[in-house]
Amino acid sequence: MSDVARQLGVSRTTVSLVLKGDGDRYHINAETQRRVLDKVAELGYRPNYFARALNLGRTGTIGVVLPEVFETYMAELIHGIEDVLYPAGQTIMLSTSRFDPDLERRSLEQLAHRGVDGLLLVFTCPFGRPRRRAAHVADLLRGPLPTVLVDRYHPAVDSNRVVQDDEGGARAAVERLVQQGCRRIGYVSFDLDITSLAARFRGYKGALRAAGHRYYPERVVLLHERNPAATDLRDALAALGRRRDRPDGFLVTTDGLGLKTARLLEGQGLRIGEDVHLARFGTDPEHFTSGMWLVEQPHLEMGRAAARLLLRVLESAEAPAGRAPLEHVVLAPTLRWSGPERGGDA
Amino acid sequence: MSDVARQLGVSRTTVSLVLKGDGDRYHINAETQRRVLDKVAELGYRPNYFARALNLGRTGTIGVVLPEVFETYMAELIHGIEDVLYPAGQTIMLSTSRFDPDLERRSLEQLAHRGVDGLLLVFTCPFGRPRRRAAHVADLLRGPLPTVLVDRYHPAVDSNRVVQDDEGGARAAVERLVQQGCRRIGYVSFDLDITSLAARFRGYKGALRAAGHRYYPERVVLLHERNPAATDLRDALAALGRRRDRPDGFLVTTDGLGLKTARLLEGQGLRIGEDVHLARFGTDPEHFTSGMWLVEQPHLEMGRAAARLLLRVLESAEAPAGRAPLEHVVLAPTLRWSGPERGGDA
DNA sequence: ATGAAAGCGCTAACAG
DNA sequence: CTGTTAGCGCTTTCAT
Repeated sequence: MSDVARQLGVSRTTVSLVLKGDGDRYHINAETQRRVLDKVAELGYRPNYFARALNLGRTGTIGVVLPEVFETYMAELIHGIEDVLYPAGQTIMLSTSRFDPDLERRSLEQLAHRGVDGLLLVFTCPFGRPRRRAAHVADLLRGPLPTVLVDRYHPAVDSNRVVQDDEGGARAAVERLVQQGCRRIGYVSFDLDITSLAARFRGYKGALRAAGHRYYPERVVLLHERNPAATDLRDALAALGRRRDRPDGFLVTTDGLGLKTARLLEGQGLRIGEDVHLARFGTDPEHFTSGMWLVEQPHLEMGRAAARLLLRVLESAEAPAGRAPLEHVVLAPTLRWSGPERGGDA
Repeated sequence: MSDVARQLGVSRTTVSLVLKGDGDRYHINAETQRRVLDKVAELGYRPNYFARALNLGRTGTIGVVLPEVFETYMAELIHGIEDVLYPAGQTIMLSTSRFDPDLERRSLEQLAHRGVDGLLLVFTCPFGRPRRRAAHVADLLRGPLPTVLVDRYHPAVDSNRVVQDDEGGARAAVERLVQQGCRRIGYVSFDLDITSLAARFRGYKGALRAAGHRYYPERVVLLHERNPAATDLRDALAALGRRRDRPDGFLVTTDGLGLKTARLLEGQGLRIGEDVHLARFGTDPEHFTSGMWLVEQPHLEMGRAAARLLLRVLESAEAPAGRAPLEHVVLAPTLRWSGPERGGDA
């Protein structure tokens, strides 16, 4: 910056002011302003990020933390976030927690340490129902860093959040299975202490009740780990398959589990879509149809909504009026048939 | 830091020195050092990232830029990178180019602006054979920022790089197809100006020749865009299918294209693994077997190797001896059968 | 063995 | 309208 000032024979203040767009407010010669801008372009000058951050206390950077990045899920979410944040002149710093709460805490600290202005977080939930639920997330939410929770929220601390209507999605899926003639609908899920899954479970039970079916806990399979080599799902489905009242339909709450369930049932000699009907949360990869009903989640829109909300929060934090009230955004999932064999937009 | 110093009645220099580990070199009282460390822990003090970066010119952060993040491919790469960089005390800043060279350039600039110490880059190649090949990548490589290219490299500028043996992988796949009895092996790929794909093509042609087969350009299908809705592949395969000498095997160079090819051939009434044999670069998702030969790429190891190489480069950049010579690491892919119907470790 | 002081590159209040 | 000045929080000579 000194270079620019020196070469133009003006003071650094002048340059700084012009660059900041305050040139007019300080009645700086239009001609001078042009010369400064030109010189800056000529020299390719950009204010030093650290010096700027050091005394502005702002970086123009948003931190995004996700459990993983390799699922289509996350990719769409990120795209949605970028769609909104880039045009707003913000940059993104991405981190993953790999489903590990400790790593997540470290990622969050790293981002805070690097001075992100705000945080977008899909947080990781441990298996089971542990006593200490995501204490670091609770701390974060109570802290000063503007944060928007995505896809799931903390049950004990209110916060800005963007989620989908998991309960409604599950209900719609079960209703559809009932329409297909299913009379004994089972449920397969991870045993995670997470609001989205809890909502799906409520939806499942609610829809059963509404359809005049009874809820049988035996038909619920909860997996206690993410290990793909585990045989717990196989064992549970085998046990269910031996019963006289074996389920003729399943609602599965996640992508991978849905495909695994289909494969195991086929292994039992059942034909998916004939002997047993399946619905799952998730989306089929390109060039592949699973023959299931899909509760497709509006991830792109979710990312956009979350980013927009965060920008609003950031803005209101600037304003002297003080903090805006917390916002809850709920998006609707779509029920879609995936498979050439039956109706729908396969 | 002033707080720590004041509460202990020492100067900020002392604290700084101790924190930097230079306490002993400056003969600072062991007792004093302990007190400083304790106080720091007690107060949860951490040096300000920006102030530090501002006069150190280092951040302890590595930039990673990938075309996309949602493929298992990238996830493994990232895991490999993290495996090495985290224990080394480095942090990662992740960015994506979304297959867009302009976005990529901007991502690289952003990272440089944020003071990353080094860069790990899987760069994006445009379709076709454009005259100006990745000029920004060339500039980057000529610049001062330590950079390791991953999975592909720039044909015009030598650089540190970690790639796989694409030619060998393609050759092995073709050899296997020949063993399976294929006599007319086709080739499906994107028409990208990229070293890895060029190597695969060489491997394909070389293996044909070695097996005493002739190379027929008609059997090569090159796609000119990434649009999943495009019908170019369908059309090309249909045309090939009508020929008397229709291919009885295909080598496909990417994951998605491989699955799409399989699906289209099935649509022609062909049975994969019987009427036509397929090999592709890529990996089947969990709980899914495609009935193809897979050239599985060592992405995890690739990430690790790239990170290790970058650390080496960083270290040698510190050393007064000057820059180390450029290194090229080549890793071997694995040929694997995916499908329960045939031998192999399905 | 420890303190004082300069400076990294920038912003912003203040005086002219 | 422009220049001077005092930090932002830290590292690093250089004295003592």
